Amino acid sequence: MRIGELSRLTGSSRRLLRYYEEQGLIVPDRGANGYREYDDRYVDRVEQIRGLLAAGLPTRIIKQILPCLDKPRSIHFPDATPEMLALLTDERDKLSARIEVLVRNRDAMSEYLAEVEQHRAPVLDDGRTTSTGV
DNA sequence: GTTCTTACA
DNA sequence: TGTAAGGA
Repeated sequence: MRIGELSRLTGSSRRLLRYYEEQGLIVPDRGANGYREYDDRYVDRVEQIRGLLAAGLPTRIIKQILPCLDKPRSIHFPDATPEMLALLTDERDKLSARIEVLVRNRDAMSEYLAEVEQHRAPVLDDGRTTSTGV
């Protein structure tokens, strides 16, 4: 597929997809006309990149660890250097720390929401509570 | 009509 | 990142 379709499928702008390529995160093939040609697997790849970016990892780091997160994991074990393992361990721990903060805040929100609903959401006859759609 | 590169607000 | 220019 070309950049337009990948953009539609991933919800990422063409501009952003080209930027990811510029950062070395994705390396699409090129057709004779110079157009970028993407394999279907790039849909998941882009979503994974966005997930890592959203988790706070810089493109620089993502470029390094992305290969280790691929499906055919077997081919990555042979060249796993001590540096690579150290990097992955460090990033994983940072992720764990962020997850703890996220969980804490999510739970705080849930707690608050539960209390608010308890004070302003009348229960219907069938047991459901009135919904505000939020 | 879609994509490409370069560059600027 | 969006967008414009100038081509293919």
